[in-house]
This record gives sequence, structure tokens and C-alpha cells, in this order.
Amino acid sequence: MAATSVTSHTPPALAPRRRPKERPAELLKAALGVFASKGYAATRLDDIALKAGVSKGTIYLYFANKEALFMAAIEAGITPLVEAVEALSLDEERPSPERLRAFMLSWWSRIGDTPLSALPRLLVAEGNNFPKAAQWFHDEIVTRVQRALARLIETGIARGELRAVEPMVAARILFAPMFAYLVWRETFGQTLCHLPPPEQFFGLAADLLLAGLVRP
Amino acid sequence: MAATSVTSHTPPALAPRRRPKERPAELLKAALGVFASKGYAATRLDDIALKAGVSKGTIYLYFANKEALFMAAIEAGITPLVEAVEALSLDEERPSPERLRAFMLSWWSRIGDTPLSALPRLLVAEGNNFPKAAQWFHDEIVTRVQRALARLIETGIARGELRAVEPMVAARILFAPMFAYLVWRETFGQTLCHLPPPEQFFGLAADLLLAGLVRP
Amino acid sequence: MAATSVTSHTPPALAPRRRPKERPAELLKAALGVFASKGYAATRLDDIALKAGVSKGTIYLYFANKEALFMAAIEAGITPLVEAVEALSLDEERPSPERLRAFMLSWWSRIGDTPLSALPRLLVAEGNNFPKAAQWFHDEIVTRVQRALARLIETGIARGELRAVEPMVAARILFAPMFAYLVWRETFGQTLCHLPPPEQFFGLAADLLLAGLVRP
Amino acid sequence: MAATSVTSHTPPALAPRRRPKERPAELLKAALGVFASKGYAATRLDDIALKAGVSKGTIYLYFANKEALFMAAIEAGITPLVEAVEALSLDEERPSPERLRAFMLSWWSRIGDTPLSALPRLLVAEGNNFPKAAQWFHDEIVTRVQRALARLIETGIARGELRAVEPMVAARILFAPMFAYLVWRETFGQTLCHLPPPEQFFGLAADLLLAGLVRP
DNA sequence: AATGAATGAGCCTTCATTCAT
DNA sequence: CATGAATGAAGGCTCATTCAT
Repeated sequence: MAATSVTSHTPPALAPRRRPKERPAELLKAALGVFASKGYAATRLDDIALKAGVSKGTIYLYFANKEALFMAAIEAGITPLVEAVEALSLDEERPSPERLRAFMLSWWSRIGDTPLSALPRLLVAEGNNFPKAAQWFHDEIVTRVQRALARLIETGIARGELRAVEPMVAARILFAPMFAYLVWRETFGQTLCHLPPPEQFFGLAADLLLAGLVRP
Repeated sequence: MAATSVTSHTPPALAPRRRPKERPAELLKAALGVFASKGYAATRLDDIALKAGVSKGTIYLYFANKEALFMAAIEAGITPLVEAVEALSLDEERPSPERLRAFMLSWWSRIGDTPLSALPRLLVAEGNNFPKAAQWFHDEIVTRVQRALARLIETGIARGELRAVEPMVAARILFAPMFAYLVWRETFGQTLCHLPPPEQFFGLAADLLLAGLVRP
Repeated sequence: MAATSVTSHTPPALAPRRRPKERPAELLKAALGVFASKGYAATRLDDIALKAGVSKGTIYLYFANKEALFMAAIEAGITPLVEAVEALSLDEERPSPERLRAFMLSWWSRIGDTPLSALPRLLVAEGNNFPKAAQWFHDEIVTRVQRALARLIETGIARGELRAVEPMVAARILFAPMFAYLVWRETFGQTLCHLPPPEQFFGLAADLLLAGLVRP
Repeated sequence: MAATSVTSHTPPALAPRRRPKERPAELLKAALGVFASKGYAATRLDDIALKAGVSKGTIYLYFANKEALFMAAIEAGITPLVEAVEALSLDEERPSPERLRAFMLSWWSRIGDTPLSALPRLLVAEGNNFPKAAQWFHDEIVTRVQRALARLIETGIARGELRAVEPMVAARILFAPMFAYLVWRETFGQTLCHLPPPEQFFGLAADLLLAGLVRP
């Protein structure tokens, strides 16, 4: 009837499972996992589809293209990360040194030791290729943690518990061990690079830094 | 046709002629630059060839394939980094607190503030895809810095200048601000993320951490 | 809650409800429109479904596949075209020159100036990919118009009104302006290609051609 | 060394033949052939590459993408077509009726009966999808033929050989049989649609139309 | 009957790799 | 040594087709 090669489509084979409402979230979760593990360019949509238990074409029912999926996955990762950051221990009743120590430890248990920890390394890796995403991550997460720490320090100074230091700079410094420990573990693996256990690391970090912060 | 003397007088002309001996090094430099900026998968050999002022085929005269070029570029970046690390200030004569402060500042001026700073971020980004390279970088660089710091601390403890802390763990903690500051600047840019100037940052970092280390 | 009578009074509402019997025809109409506008390969079933106000899957309730839909759309277009051709002015009473002129003008008003005009161009475009359809169109439409013209000429010759020419060849020649005008307008647009208005074009065409046909 | 699936390229196999200077023209010729036969959307770059004796990737060394190749192929087809049109018989010495007849016949031998004849049908088919190309074709070819015919008619009128008719409209009408015969043959095939031989067709067409044009 | 989510083959496009010059 | 034309495998994306609901 028709010319050769103009029409020649073969039908699907296996039965599809339908969960339209959950699909986007499942896809985003799978996407974030693969992106975080391989990076943007090395990730094939096939991998994501496979991980999500879905065919490649399904992705395009929910996302315009690879980049849109990436950005959405970042967003889907940032949201709970923001929540986790906001939930970090900030008990105002306790003295400042205790609060700082608790903040560090709760950072680890609520973020560092969870799947949320994949995001920071991903954004460090893709920061150059996706400046918008990097900026966004910085504004939403890094800045937020830093501000929480800075407020904690300011309160401590106001209460006379801490020395008068520049709060935003000190906050960066307090944040550095938290960030570095997480990135190291994500990049090199806990054991491969002989990272001390988190309790020991954050315990000593708090000891050392607080000694400098606390008013004699 | 013309008198021999006439033509033979024409000088060797402006023939600076490329020096094949330097080719590999030029390629590696270009490669490291592009890899560090875009990551492994997003880097095209065309880009590297263009940056090196060479044709794409030339790369294959010196390297077996993209991966070999990548590994060689990493190696070519690690070597001067190791040298820079070894050259970090370790003046044994001065008291320990001064030595630590000097170490931090010389880290910044000799590494953080130089093109060498591109490498750590690249390896954080590609750690998952090239575990061998990551391990290698960790062993050669991270461990080396850490050991230098640990030795410094051990000496300080032995001299009675510093409190008795676990040197390797304390070294990690001291290294964290150095590492974090560098990664932040590479990823988000000095100004975009409102990073304090290095002197202020490392100055306060040394103050705080030393307060915890120094024996009262 | 509310009185039964109140709610039960609400009328059967505005439920004009689709009439499944007309579905296939609506689909064919939509299909022909899109196929004619974009060609077979560039047409997506989505477009057709959208235009028909139906979901994509519905198409498969009535047609085996895209090709079957295409052929059916062609057929659905050919049928009224055949009818229109058969209805073209053939008043045997009038003298042959008048009959020819009337034939041309009624071609334009009954076919050229209606949606039926989309079909010829579509078949010119897809003739190579769908030779069966092309042959079919030619046999049903082109040949029919030609035969009508040829009969008209034969009668005129028999009556002594027209010169003795090969009727089938002369018919082709008379058909050429009709066909060309239609294709030009469909392809380039009436105004974009500065086509003269149909009355002028067909008037002059009839003048010129009849001068050659009519017996001096 | 590297992570699985990050790098896994296999080398080419067969020896490439190098004719860089002739490549673009070969590609354009092959492309025009396939596009004209199947239409834009149904044409696969593989087909073109195969026909040009080249691999698919080679196309992208010379053309940005499928559409650019299409437009370039059109252009490559239009150029010789314009030349052929300009070379159509316009011998001013002979009387106008002879000139018109010669014009028609030379149209057929120089264009209709050559590979150049593929282009008009292609542009009729793709006119809706590529309006720019259609407009271009119309301005370059259709208008040019029409103007040549119109000038011929004007001269004939000025010489008193032809009746006073609107030259541009009459030109369209004279062009119609030429255009229609070509499109019919391209679409339905010479024999399949019982097209009379060109000499007979154009001979009678000239007879009929000239009878209307020539001054009694 | 109708829907629309899901599928997967296929096509355009890229790019690491090769090789004749 | 160096080039750059050529290759072809792979990946992003589309869309005809199916099927559970």
C-alpha cells in the first residue's frame, strides 16, 4: 500500500503499570540518584528510566528534556534539604556552646548521614555547567545554614557567652568542617580515606572551635 | 636562476617552529583546564585541541584515548600540587601556633590562589566515575597535607605547646576550612557567594582553632 | 440536606452528548485537514486527535493505523470530489464554446474555491510514497474530469462546432489551467504569488483556448 | 580505571575515501534526489548518506542539520534551474507565434525532460512546511518563466502580431500546460496516467493557445 | 466507547577515534 | 609529526501504537 519505510511501527510488548500521580516523584528520585552518582553529562536517561522502573519515553511525559529533569531533580532535592536545615537544633534555652555543639551533631544526623548528602557534591560538580542551579543551591542551603550559625553566634555574643567576632565569617568557619566532612565522605568514601567517625570528628571540631569562641 | 648567494642569504626566516618536545605538556595543560571547567563527560577533545592550538588528531599521537589523557592531565596537575604542598611553610624553629597560622596562609597563597586550585574540585566532581584517580589524589594530596598538619601538631604537643589531641583528627579539622574555602570559591565564585577575603577567613579560622589547640 | 424536590428539579442539564455514529466522519475530516496541510510523515496523530476533539487512542477504535487513516481520509475526500466533478456544468443544450467556458467556471466555484481543493495538492505531494492512492486519485478524478472534457469536445466536433482535434489530448490541455491555478493557490497562496483573480484567469483561458478549438 | 559506561567507544572499520572538495556537491545532489522522492519528513539522513556513498556523520561536516541540508539542496537545485530558464529559447528575430511554440518545446527539453523537473513538485509538496523556500522558488523560477513569457507577449503585441491581452495573465495561462504536464508526469508517471507524448501535448497546446493570441 | 499513560523502535545529532595524506 | 576528513556507535527525543481503566 504505502511506500516502503514510510510506515513500519511495531507495537509495545509488556504490560504497563499505571501510577500517574506518583510517577513524577519517582522519576525525580531516580534522577537525583543517578545524576548525583555520575554527574549530568555522563547520566543516560536510560539509566534513570531503568532505576525508576519505567521506559525512557515515560520521562518525556513529565519533563521537557534532560536539563528540565535535572533542574527539577535539584529542586526536588533542595526542598527537603531546606526543611532539614530549618529543623536543625536551635534550642534557645541552652547556653551557646551547647547549642553550637548540638547544631553540628544534628547537621550530621539529619543531613550528612542521609541521602540528602548527595546534593551538595552534585552541585559542586555541576556548578560550572549550571550556574543558575549553583547560585540557587547556595542561596537556599549554604546561606541558610550560615545564617542560622551566625544568629546563634550573635545571640551568644549578646548574652556575653561568646567573644565578639564577625558572626558571618565565624559562621563560615564553623560550617567548613561540616561541609568538608560531607564532601570527603561522598567523594572518597568513609573508609577509603580514613575519615574519623563523625562523633569524634564533630566532637573535636566543636571543642577546638568553641575554645576560640567562648569568652574566657 | 638567481645567484645562489642571493637566495641563500635569506635567513632561516621567522620559523619559531613548534617544539614537539613540549607538545604533551601543552596538551596536558589545556586538557586540565577544560576538564576542570566542564568535567570529564562534557569535555570534547575538540575543545582541548582548540585550546592547545592543535588538531584533534594530534592528541592521539600522545595519548591513547580520552581517558588516558584525563588521567595524564590529573597526574600533570597532581605533581606540581604535591610540590606545592611539600613547600608549605613548616619552619620548625617558630612556636607551634605561629607555624599553624603560617601553614594556613601559605596554603592559600601557594595553592588556593593559583591555578592549582582547579584540581581538587575536579576530583570531587569525578570521584565517582574515576575512583582510581580519586584515591590517588587523596593519597597524594589530602593525606600529605593532613600528615604535615598532624606532624606539626604532634611536635607542638611534644614541646608542650599544644594540648594533647588526636593529631590525625585535629589535622582533618584544621584542613577543613582550607578545603572548604577553596571549593566554595571554585564552585560559586568569590563574590557571588559573599566569601570573606582569605586573610580574614584564615585569620579568624586560625584564631578560633588555635584557641582550642593551645595549652592554656 | 436540601429538600429532595429542589435538587431533583435540576434538569438533565446541558448534555448534548457526543454522537458516536459521527465519530469516524469527524476523524476523517480532521485527518484530511492535517494531512493536507503538513503531509503524511509530518502529521502527528496527536494533531488529528486534537483537531477532532478526541483522544489519540480513540483513533485506533476506528482505524487500524496511521496509514489506514490516511487512505480512509483520502477516500473520504475523493468521494465528494467525484460528486462535485460529476456535477460540473455539462448542459448539452448550449453550444460547445459556452459549455466549455461554463465547465471551467463551475470547476472553480464547485471545487477550486472549496475545501475540496486541498486534495489534489496532497496527492501530488504523497504520490511517490503512496502510489496506490495516487493511481486511485488519478483514475477517479483526473481521468473523470478529462473524460468529461473530452466528451464535450467530441460532441462539439460531431456537431461541427469545434475543429477536429484529438479529444483526450485537448482535454488534458483544457484541464491544465484548472489544475495549475488550483495547485499554485494551494502552494503559494493567492496573493503571495500574485495570482490573477479566478474570473480573469479562467475567462482569458477560455478565450484563448476556445479560439483554437472553435471552427472558424 | 574509569567507571563503567563512562567511556566505551569502538573504532571505525572501513577505509574512508577522501574527496573533500566534491563532497558538498555530491551530498546536495543525493539529498535533492531523496528529498524530491520521499519528501522532507520521510527522508532519513541515512538514505542520503547511503546514496552519496558516505556515512551519516559526514553530512554534519558540511551542513548544520537536516533542515539546512534541505535548504541547501533546494538552492543547489534552483541555481541550475534558473540558468535553464534563462537559456530558454527567446529568439527575437522570429515571429511571435513561432517564438512561443519554441519556448514551450525548449522548456520541455531543457527542464521537463531533465532531473531539474524534480524540484517543482518537491516545492509544491513542502510549500506549507517551508514557506520561505516556496516563496523563494516562486520568485526565482515561476516568476522568471512568467516574465519571459509576458515579455514575449508584449513584444508580439507591440509588433502587431498578437492581440492586446493582459500579458501577465496570458503568461500564466501559457505556463499552465507546461507546469501541469511536468507535475503530472512527476506525480503519476508518464505511462501510468496515459499522458500524451510531450511533442503532441505541447504542439496542440501551442496551436490552441496561439489561435487565441494571434491577431486574426 | 473513550481515555491517556506507557512503551520502544527509530531518527537526528554528537563526538571519540581512525587513517590517508 | 601533524592534519582534518571520515566513521559509526551512542544518546536525546519523538511519536505510532497498545492497553488497563
